[in-house]
Formats: sequence, C-alpha cells, structure tokens
Amino acid sequence: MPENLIFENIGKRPLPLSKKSNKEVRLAQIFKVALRIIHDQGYYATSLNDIAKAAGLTKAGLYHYISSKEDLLYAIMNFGMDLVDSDVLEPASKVIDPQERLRILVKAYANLIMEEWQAITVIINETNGLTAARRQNIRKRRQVFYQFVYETIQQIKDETDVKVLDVGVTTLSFVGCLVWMAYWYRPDGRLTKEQITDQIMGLLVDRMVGLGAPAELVIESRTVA
Amino acid sequence: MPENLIFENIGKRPLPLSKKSNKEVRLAQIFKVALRIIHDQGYYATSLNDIAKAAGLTKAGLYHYISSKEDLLYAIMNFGMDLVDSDVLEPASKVIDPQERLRILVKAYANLIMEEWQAITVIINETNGLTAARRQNIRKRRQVFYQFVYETIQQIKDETDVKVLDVGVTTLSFVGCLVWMAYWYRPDGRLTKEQITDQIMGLLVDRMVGLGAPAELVIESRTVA
DNA sequence: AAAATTCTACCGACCGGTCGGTTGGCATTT
DNA sequence: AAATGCCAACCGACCGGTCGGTAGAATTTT
Repeated sequence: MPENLIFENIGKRPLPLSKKSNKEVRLAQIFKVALRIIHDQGYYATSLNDIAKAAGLTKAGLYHYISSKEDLLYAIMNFGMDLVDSDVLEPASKVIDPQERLRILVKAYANLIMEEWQAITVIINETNGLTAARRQNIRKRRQVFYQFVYETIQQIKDETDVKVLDVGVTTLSFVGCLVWMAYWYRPDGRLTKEQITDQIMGLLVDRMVGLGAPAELVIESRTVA
Repeated sequence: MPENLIFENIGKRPLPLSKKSNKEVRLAQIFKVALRIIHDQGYYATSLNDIAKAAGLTKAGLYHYISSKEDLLYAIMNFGMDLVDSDVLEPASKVIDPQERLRILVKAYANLIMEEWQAITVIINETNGLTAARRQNIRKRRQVFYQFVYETIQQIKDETDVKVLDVGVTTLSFVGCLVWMAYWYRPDGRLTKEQITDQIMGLLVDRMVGLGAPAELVIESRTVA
C-alpha cells in the first residue's frame, strides 16, 4: 500500500511523559487522513465533517484534537516543511563540496517528493487558506530552501569552471522542476523511483546546471516497459 | 500598466451583427477582473459578491452575464487554453524541423506566460473547482500540449544525433519548468522578458534537451543590475 | 411625431443549504 | 472522582443562486 508516511512516526519521538502517546498517535492519524482528503479535494472544498468522518468521528469530536480548520492546515504544511529541513537541507548542508552538495540535495529531495508528493502539492497549492501572517511564515520557509540552492549554484559558478547560466533563473527552474515532480509522480508509474532520480539528476545537475562531463551527457534513458 | 490582456480584444472580432459588441465587451471586463481576484484569493475564497463588486455591479446584476460561478471559472480556463492553442501550438506546429519547432514553442510559450501568468496559474491551481466532466476536459486540453512536446522531443531523439535522456521525464520536466515561470515571473523583476526568454531557452532547449552545441553552452548569463 | 411596446442592464430582497465552530453532557478509563 | 474521548444538537454567518421588479434606451405601431 503506497500510502504517504509523513506523520505516522510522530508517536515514536521521545515524549515528555510515558504513555501520553495515545493522543498524539490519534492526532497523527487525523493529520494523515486530512492530508489525503485536502490533497484530493482542495482545502476549501474539504469540510471538517469530511475529515472527521474519514477519521472515524464527528466534527465535534474532531475539535477535541484540533483548534481550528486553519490550524490543521498550518500544522500539515509545517510538518511537510520540517521534513524538507530534516531530510534535505540538513544532510546537504553538511557536504562541503558544492557539486556533491547539489547531488545530495537532488537525491534527497526527489526521494522526499516521491514519498510525500501529496504534502508538497498541498504546501504549494493551499497557501491562500492561511491568514496573511501564517502564509508569510510558510513563504519564508520556502525562501530558505531557494536561498540554499541559489548559494550552492552560485558557489559552483564562482569556484569551479562549470559554465552556469543566470543563477537566479537557474535556481527557480531547478527548484521548479523538482517541485513539479509532485504533480506528475505516481507510485504506479512507468519508472522506478531510482530510475526517476537518475533521470532528474541528469536533467538538472548534469545538464541544466552543467556539471555533467560531455561523456556523462551521453547516458541513455533507461526506460522500462 | 502591465495588466493581463487575455480578454480585452474580444469585442473586436467580427461580430454577426453590427453593434451587439457591448455585452461582449462588458463580459470581457468581468472575465478580466474575475481572473485577477480568483488568482489573488483562490476560487473558493472568492465569492460572487467579490467579483460583482469589483466589476461595479451586484451579484444579481452579475448573473445577467454569467450562468453560474463554475461556468465563469470554466470560461476563464478555456480562454487561457485557447490562447495556448492559438499563440503556441498553432505557430509551432507549422515548423517542420523539430529542433526549430521546439525553439519556437519555448519562445511563444514563455511570452504567453509572461503576458498571462495569472491565467496560467488559475488553470493549474483551480481545476478542482470544476465538475468532474469539465475538469476532465481541461485535463485533456493540457494533455494535448504535453503530447505535442513529447512527440517533438521524441522526433529529435529519433532523427538527429542529439542525446536526449528519457523522453517522458524530459517532457514533464520541460513543461514543468515553463509552467513554473507563471509562479515566479513578475513584470517588475530583475530581468527583461527577452533576457528571461534567452535564459529559459538556454536552460531547457540547449541544455536539458541537449540541442546546444558545446560552444553555445558557454553562453554566460546576462544579468542586469 | 407621438404613443405603445419591447428589450437591456441591472438591483433589493430573499431562499435553501452549508460552513466553521460551540455547548453541554454522556460513557469509559484512570 | 477526576480526566479523557467523544457526540447530538445547535448557532450565526455566509454562500450560490433566484425572483420580481424597474429605469431607460431602442424599436415598432399608430
């Protein structure tokens, strides 16, 4: 069952008190089902009754776990952003060589997207369900990611003889291509995750940024029946 | 005033009868203002009162011009799609050489996006405001575009010695990069439209697909203060 | 040319229905 | 007995959409 896995490990974090995990586990289930419905129907088209019913309780019961519809959306988005931080930015920022850093970033982000594409699309699509202040917070967190990519590409341009086009446009297109995966990737698709990662790595890192040696550019596609 | 220009020439088309254009002109104004508000707030967060007020009438008056909220959205989306057909697909499909065809397509589509980025984002974001049948129609129209790009890239791979990676992934990334422009392009940005088009052409056609001669790959970015 | 008629563009008032959110209370667990 | 987990019932606000009507321009009839 290729379900998304964002929230299901929440209860396993070391908790302040021993068996308080019940509520957090239930909350994680609610987040998970809410994410799926919001992804499928859109935030505004999803009522709290929809979410409650899918989670196996009533709207009033749901309010035992959340404080408002917007809080729920905001929490879901921040959980997704936390994953980007922990799974992509943190590992990549430990790599000193900018070329290697970029490859690690692509690999980690592609993996994350293919695991959590629903969360990524919700983060992109549903920001106008948030109040202005919270929308701004989410934008800031996204900006951090762009900045990281920008600086890495700029460093490659400055410190190596790789020929990079305009760093701004390259960064936007680079991240755009990655994010766009969340719109087209599906677990039952033609290629395996590894094949897709290889292709994206070739398209973005080797070609678009320009890290590929001419020899590497000749890599043929590995299509599958 | 860098406003979008989708609908303002509608009244100028040769009309069946002489002075019937008034209603169509007004309708075009309504579409234009509705597009702006729906882009800014999202479809569900935009009430018909919002649109009516911005168009200078009441909700009941608005219903003199539209038949339902969903019809309005559907009409806006189809107008945008019509533009893609007439401004991008039609000119490009007349070019026989696939490499040149791809360049024409990128140039035309980049121009369209920079002129009508609000319409493009609405088409992408608000499809779930449509009934299933209409949503399917919009998807089909998008699919036609993907198919056109796919076949062009496939033709390049088959008929030339250009080394193309997996055509499917390349197509999705290629179109994704273009569409993504609608999310980041703003008229008051750092680069001119021509500079952006040059950069996108270099990133997508020369590099990602692989049409650039090694010499062309060395083109430096033309950044502006 | 005047009068009668029709049509266009529009609005105030209202309707059924749904939404997010609240309240008070009832079992079950601790 | 205290806390937890949950729900039936309810509320005010707002939504998309409708309806009856009207001011005035355009058209037709006389």
